[in-house]
Amino acid sequence: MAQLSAEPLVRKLERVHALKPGEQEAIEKLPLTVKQFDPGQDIVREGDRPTIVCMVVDGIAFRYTIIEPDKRQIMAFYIPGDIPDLEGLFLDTMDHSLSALRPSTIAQIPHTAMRQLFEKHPRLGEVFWRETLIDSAMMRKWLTCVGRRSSDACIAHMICEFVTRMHAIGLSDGLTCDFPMTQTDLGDAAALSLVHVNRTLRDLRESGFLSWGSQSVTIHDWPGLMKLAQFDPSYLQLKN
Amino acid sequence: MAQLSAEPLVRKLERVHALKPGEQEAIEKLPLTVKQFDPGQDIVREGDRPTIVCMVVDGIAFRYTIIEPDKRQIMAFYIPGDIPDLEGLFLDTMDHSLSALRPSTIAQIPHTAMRQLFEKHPRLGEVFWRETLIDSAMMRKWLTCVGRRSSDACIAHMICEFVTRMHAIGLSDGLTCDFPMTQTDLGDAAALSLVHVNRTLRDLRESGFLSWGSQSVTIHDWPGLMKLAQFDPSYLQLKN
DNA sequence: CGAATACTTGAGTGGGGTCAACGCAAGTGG
DNA sequence: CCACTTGCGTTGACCCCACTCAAGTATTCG
Repeated sequence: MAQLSAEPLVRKLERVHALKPGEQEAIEKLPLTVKQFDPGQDIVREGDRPTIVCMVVDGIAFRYTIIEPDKRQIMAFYIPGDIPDLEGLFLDTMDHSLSALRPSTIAQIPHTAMRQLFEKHPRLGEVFWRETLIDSAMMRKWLTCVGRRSSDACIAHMICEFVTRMHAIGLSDGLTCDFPMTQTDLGDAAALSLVHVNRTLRDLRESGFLSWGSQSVTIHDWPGLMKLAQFDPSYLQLKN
Repeated sequence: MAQLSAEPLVRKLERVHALKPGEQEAIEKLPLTVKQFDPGQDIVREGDRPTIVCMVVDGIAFRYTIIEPDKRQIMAFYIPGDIPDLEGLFLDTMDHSLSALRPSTIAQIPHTAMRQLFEKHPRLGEVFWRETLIDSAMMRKWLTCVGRRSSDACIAHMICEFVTRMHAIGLSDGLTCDFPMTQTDLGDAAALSLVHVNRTLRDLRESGFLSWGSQSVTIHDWPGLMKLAQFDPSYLQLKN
């Protein structure tokens, strides 16, 4: 059911850019190849020359590079509706890898189909361009956190961002949220050691900001956490 | 002379995408307003809602945010031919600032003119989209350096990248290069303290990798520096 | 019920930060 | 022309945040 699979994408785009009837149909008619990926399994690898783009239908994916054994930098998390490797349309070789964080359903769309879509619907080209720009905005925040923020603020910011995004696509009530990252993952995202992530999370817990269950977080003090993280969601362009 | 000002942009784009005659003319006809900026002067500020984009004609610009007094993160440097705030076309509010690093000439182009350009020449839309994607690729490397690399490797990578880009637009011979960043700037780019940048540069000098003159660097050992930085320029998409 | 994976905690260490001077060159103004 | 100022680079001393090493405790799963 191609329609079912494209649904998260349409829903995500619609949140922001009221799609015209023809446009929505065109997206729903994109030829999709749906695949399953296991946790830790690579979806695309550094050095690949992809001819397809990947849309997250279900699950979570992330971008990363390995610098040396045991030195990994995670650069972004992706949730249903996201197309993490859209840049592959215009950059021939992947300069990083894309992997599944948990069992995930990924829909692959040929580059040719995307190009045709943009040719017939130039405005959709701009819509997707905009999506890649929002992705950049997230990376700027990420860089700022990793670079100049304390470990608490950095981790807190990542949690705020993730829950906010999940909430925006209806996968969280805004308080409790699926959060399947391991502490190792979070460490590689925030450029901290596993041990320090653990202590930082303990601090956040003991300060009453949140609790940390099996594969999920619950935020108990949004204002406090936002203040600690200096989190202002406007860069996510959610306009609700 | 609008034609003269658009020249760095055309030259930069031509390096990669052989422009068709009509396209080049269309770019040269873009209405430009040329302005001068002093070192440290903001070109666009966080929170602004720009109606123009900025092209660097001469000089150097950089993206940054201030987290708290004396905590600044620099996210990118821009050189002639670059359009640092192209994302403003699709994101209404600036989530960071843009400033001049040295006396710089900036050409401003109205968003409306850019939109018309893309309407008439859809392929140019893709060319500029691609430019924003290369910008993202640079930021991914930057993030990786700041996050998971040692201070030497990080600083070395930034120098490698800068000299390579300057070389690509003909503003360096590949060995010696204008390098007007202060050590404070470099620190805010690499998320290191001024003092530590100074020591790191001393190490790089004493190891014979480079020398550091007034407002310029000279690289004495490219292979060594590239290895230390793990610098592979392919992400810059220079394809020469 | 092992075996693997993830989480937790303690102890010791080190890379990079902070504080504080000082050198030096380029204005600037009396 | 020299005193003063300002900004950048340089170096030393001390300190702390986060890392590493190491051991132990849940959990999950075949």
